[in-house]
Amino acid sequence: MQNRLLSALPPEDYRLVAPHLTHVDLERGRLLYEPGDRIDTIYFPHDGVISLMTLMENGAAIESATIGREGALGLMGAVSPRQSLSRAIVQTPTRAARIGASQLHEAWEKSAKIRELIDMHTEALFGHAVQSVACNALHSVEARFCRWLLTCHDRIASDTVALTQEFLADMLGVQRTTVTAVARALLEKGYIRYRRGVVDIISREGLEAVSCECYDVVRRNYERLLPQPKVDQARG
Amino acid sequence: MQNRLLSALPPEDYRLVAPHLTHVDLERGRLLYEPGDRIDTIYFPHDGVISLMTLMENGAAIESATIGREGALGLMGAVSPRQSLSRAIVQTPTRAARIGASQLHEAWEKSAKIRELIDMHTEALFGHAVQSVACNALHSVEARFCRWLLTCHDRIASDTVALTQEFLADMLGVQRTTVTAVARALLEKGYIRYRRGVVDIISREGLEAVSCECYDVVRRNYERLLPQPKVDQARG
DNA sequence: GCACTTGTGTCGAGTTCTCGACAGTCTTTC
DNA sequence: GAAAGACTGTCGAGAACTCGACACAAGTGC
Repeated sequence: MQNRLLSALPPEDYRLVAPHLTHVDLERGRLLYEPGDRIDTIYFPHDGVISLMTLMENGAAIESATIGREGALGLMGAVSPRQSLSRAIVQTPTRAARIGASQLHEAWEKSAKIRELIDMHTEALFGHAVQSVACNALHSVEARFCRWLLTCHDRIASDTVALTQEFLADMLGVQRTTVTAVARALLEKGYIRYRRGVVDIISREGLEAVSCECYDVVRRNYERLLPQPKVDQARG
Repeated sequence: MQNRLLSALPPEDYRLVAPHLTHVDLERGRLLYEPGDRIDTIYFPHDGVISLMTLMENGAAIESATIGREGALGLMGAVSPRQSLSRAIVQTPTRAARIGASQLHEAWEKSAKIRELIDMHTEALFGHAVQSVACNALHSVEARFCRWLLTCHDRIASDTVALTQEFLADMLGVQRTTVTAVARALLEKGYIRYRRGVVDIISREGLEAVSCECYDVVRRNYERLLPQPKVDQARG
């Protein structure tokens, strides 16, 4: 399993970045950026989920987009020096390749393909955000809960997601008690199981039925804009 | 009053686009893009407000970002051919300069300054979207109503905004009856007046007090990222 | 002037979610 | 093994908003 942006690079473009890529294992809960931080490192996840969270003055934080193996964190920092707008936090244990912003910037200057990928990624991430704007205004917590689980499920290699209800409540911007109620409803429908700090996905179909359309809209956007995994090969 | 992106261009860069700019007056309600439309024209508003709206399958539509004289509509289409993700609709009567995407693309290839401005604009628009994600999840309709009015007020030359409560309900993604109730509350506080299809802003200070922080966060983002108006000159 | 369309005011029942509180359970640490 | 900390279950009052309905008012076209 490999980051899709990196594996989409033709060999000559990949050679521009390869010498500067280092592997990193990111544990759950690790903070990669806070709002205002200078973006000096770009992370290309091979698996796992990184959340972008918007922070409010009163300390409330809510997820505004997620990044998985189809994308990268901090990519816009390769175009020009930039501050993070969000908090970036590691959602599930994540293996990633990372590279310094200035080094990726040099590759960006040399490679049209890299410029194109960054451009398309920005567009897809923007699409993710605008869909979430609508989703948060219009859809029920239950639908958003399912959407969140499905998006996460796509990006990890397991049917088991390690997270607490309290944490998920933060992501969705609702009370913990509301998450408990929704989780119970989905449990009774047989779509998930859960225990302390863990959710098991039993029925993707069930979750898709309860989820709002936003899950699919965002996924199709990524598919349309970004390179899809090749079934016959993988660069390890 | 002039579009800030255009007026920030140094003369030699402006000369690249000037021959292709044509003036257009956009009436309220005019649809500029629907989701999936190819972006073939970029609009630089001199005043007025253009809304980006995310559409749902059931026909619901909600505003995900707005564009005024500090930005442009369709700018990403100058980088590479692109589909609109949103509906773009003219909110208030708008004077704008427009240019074909392919023509702006040519200027984009030649001018580093133009590339930089488009890049910064994309970042600011992304910041607008992620803030709105949080705002829609966490803040009351009353706060969002005020935020919307303030943002609009910044971009027009008048204290009078022409819009119906029904339309604003769509923008905010709530029931019309809720907008009526909120409008009444603000009227009683003396912050606005209104009649059929018109809202008058009486007290910006009042609206700012009721509005959420999101108004200011987004505004400061634009100020940080994009060129600010010069007080001593204007290019007509 | 009249019919028609569109926008606003109001009402009330119902749903969703908040917010605070507290008990119970699981895990970690010493 | 005991204590402490973290996570979950549940309850209940209350606020915010939905949703449908209907009356009224203000413009619009003929």
